[in-house]
This record gives sequence, C-alpha cells and structure tokens, in this order.
Amino acid sequence: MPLSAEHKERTRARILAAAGRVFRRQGYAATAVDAVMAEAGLTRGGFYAHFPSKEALFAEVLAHDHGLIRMLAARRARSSAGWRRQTRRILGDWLAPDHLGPVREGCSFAALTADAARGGPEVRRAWGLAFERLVGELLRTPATDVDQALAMASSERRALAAQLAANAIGMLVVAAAGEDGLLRTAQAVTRAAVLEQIDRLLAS
Amino acid sequence: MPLSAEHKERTRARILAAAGRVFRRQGYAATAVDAVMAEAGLTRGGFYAHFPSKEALFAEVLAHDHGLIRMLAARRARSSAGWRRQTRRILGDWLAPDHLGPVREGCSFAALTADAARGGPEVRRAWGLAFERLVGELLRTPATDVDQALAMASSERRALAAQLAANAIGMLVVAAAGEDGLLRTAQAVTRAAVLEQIDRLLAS
DNA sequence: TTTTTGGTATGATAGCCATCATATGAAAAG
DNA sequence: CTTTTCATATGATGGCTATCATACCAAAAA
Repeated sequence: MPLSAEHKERTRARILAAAGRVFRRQGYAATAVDAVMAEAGLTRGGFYAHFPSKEALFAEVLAHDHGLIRMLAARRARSSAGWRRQTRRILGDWLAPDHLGPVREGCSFAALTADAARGGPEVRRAWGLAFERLVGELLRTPATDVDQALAMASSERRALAAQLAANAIGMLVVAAAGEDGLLRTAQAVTRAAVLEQIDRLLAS
Repeated sequence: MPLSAEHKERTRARILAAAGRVFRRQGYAATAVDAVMAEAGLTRGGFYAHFPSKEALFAEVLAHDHGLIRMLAARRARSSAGWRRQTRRILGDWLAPDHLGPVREGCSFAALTADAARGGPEVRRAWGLAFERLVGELLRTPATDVDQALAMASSERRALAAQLAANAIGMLVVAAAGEDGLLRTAQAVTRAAVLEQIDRLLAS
C-alpha cells in the first residue's frame, strides 16, 4: 500500500483551504486551478484525484469554509446573557468597519455569494445549505442545536434571522465595492441595526 | 469623410448597452469581448476603436447603465405626497420577490457590485460615483436636484439613505444566490423595511 | 464618378485555462 | 529488500481570450 489514507485526507483539506483563500481574493471565475494548487504548495497534477472539477471544488468550499459559522458554532456560554454577549461580539467584529479587508479575505459569505449566484445547481445548493445553517446558528440558544433551532422557530423568527443575515452579508458585499466615507457610515449604521436585531431575536 | 460622427456614437451606445446585458447575465470575468460585440450585432474588430480595454468598458457600464437611477431620475411629481408615492412604487417594484429574475438581468447594482469590488481603481471609482448618485436620488425632493440633495443633507440623513441603498442592493445580491423560501420571506421583510425607511427619509 | 477617410471585419499572436495521460517516486506490505 | 500501489509531477491538448494588424468597403466630399 502507498501513503496512508489520512495523508490524502489532509492534502485534500489543504487544497480546500487554499481554494477558499484564492477564491475569496480573486473570485471564482478569475481563479485558475493551477493557482489553487500553487497556494496549497502543490502542482495541478493531483487535483483531479481529489475533486472531479473546479466547480465541485467551489461547491465544497461554499459548503464548509465559513469562518462566521465556525465562530458562531463555537459559542459555549451557559447563561442566555453570556450567550447574547458572545453573539454580539462575533457579529460586531464581523461588521466592524476597519475589519472589512480581513473579513473580505476571510469570509466566504461576503466574498463569494455573488459568485455562487452564477454557479450551477450543485454550487447554489451548497450555498443555500450554508446560509440555512447560518440562520440556524443565529436562532440557536445554549439549549438547542442548529437543526432544532431551525425546526422550532416560528416562520416569523426564521424570516427575521434570515433578514438579519442577508442585511449583514449584503452590507459587506456593497461596502467592499466602495471606499468612500458614505459607505463607511452606512456600514456603521447597519452594524448597530444588526446588533439591535440580534438582541431582539435572542431575547424571546 | 466617412460615416457620420453620430453613427459612431450610436454604435458606441449599442456596444455599451450590449455589454451591460451580457455582464449582468454572465458576470464580468466570464464575459468575452467577442460575446459583447456579438450581442451588439458586431464582431470584435471595431471594439478597440470605441473603448481602450475591456475593463474601461466595464467602468463605463458601471458609470451609466443603472435602470434604478434612471427611474428615480424620471420622477415628475410636484407634491411631496405624489413624490413619495412614485418613489415607493419604484423601490417596491425593484424589491418585489417575483421580479428577482428581471431585476438581476436589468439592474447593474444587483448584478455587478461584487464584480466591481474586484476591479481596478477606474472601475471602483465609477461604481462609487454611481452609488453616490443613487443616494442623491433617494434624498432628492421635487425642489432639489441630485447634487443639491447630497450637499444639503445632514450627514445623518446621508448615512440613512446609504444604508437603505446598501440594504436593498445587498438583499438582491444575496437573494440571487438562493431560491428557497427562507430568502423569499427575508426579501419581503427587507422590502417592507425599505419602504418604511424611505417614508421616514422623505417625510422630513 | 473619383477620392478619401475611418469604422468594421478578418486573421493572427501570444498567452491562459481546464482537463487528461503518462511518468515518477515514496512508502507500506510482504 | 522487493514489490506494489497510488498521490503527485510533468507534459500535452484543445479551446478560449485580449489585443493588435491589416484589409475592406461604405459614404461623404470633390
């Protein structure tokens, strides 16, 4: 037998992470498979042993490479006050005006949503599932997991959480296109509105 | 002398309009110059007699091809009640859930903002100026033009208008990526919020 | 009608891209 | 140590892209 199976798995994960970085930086259409592999410290040879196509890789990135979801999933507070504080901190940092550069580099929702919209069914499904998980994380409490939170929430609460998520992502997408003060202040206003919304959402 | 100068101008406008359509449909990076010229009923030969580069064409599209701005600029009401009604109708149609397809095809803000964010300085400047004009149109009243509206508005009102615009554009960008009911309801909620905001903005 | 002018078409160039075919080499199993 | 196995590297292919050079041909001016 050749190299261990876990070695392959680790390499696959490395390619996935590299793809996320390069896609977010340059966009999906403008990124070559060679560039992804180079970012991972490899050459194009092995790529198709791990992913059937560039678009399948994109779908995989959209399915799993979301720092915001990871941070929300890592909340550990027991009391609902602490939970609310943690959530506020994560969303507040995420929408902080001076973090726009890093966020854009690091957040797939902010950087890749528009690219996902032009993808095939597989890509769009992956994005949709990730968005749903984000909404679930926003609805979640210390006592429930993501699926429970989604299943138990009223359709009204689900819509509010989805609106919150869409507003925040949309604000980052728009803010990334302009650098004038107008957008910086708009981002600050949106940030305040989002923090208010999450309070209302987690208070009930 | 060869063909009239106005003929060249008309051809240039035809290329510009064709570019807008194809860019919005396929995205900037995925669109070839040949495809733009074919959409305009021409071949690639004459392109560089009209625009110095593909990216310059993109900047030109971002500077001028915004249906939303055109519709807002066409408002003609005298009374502030009629003005508010017209504005509500334009924004309401723009954010109507069942218009998402056509809007995405027709609205450069919804379709091209993310692409503009990855463009060069020229592209970003063109997008920024268009966004500013959109904000000016939102602040405008029957008595003022865009520049006056921008100059006279308090920075607070400017920020509110920019937030409104960013929320609406962002919602459309996000909604274009998913087709589930979650986003459809979120879009409806955002639409209601935007209409409320524009009322507040135009009431003062 | 002839000439001139410049917008447009055709053809070319140089480079890039996604994907595949083959070669290589390292490590695990014997 | 030898053999096997497969992840990865190298090289190739067919196609696409932005841009340029040249050729053509309509129309305006003479």
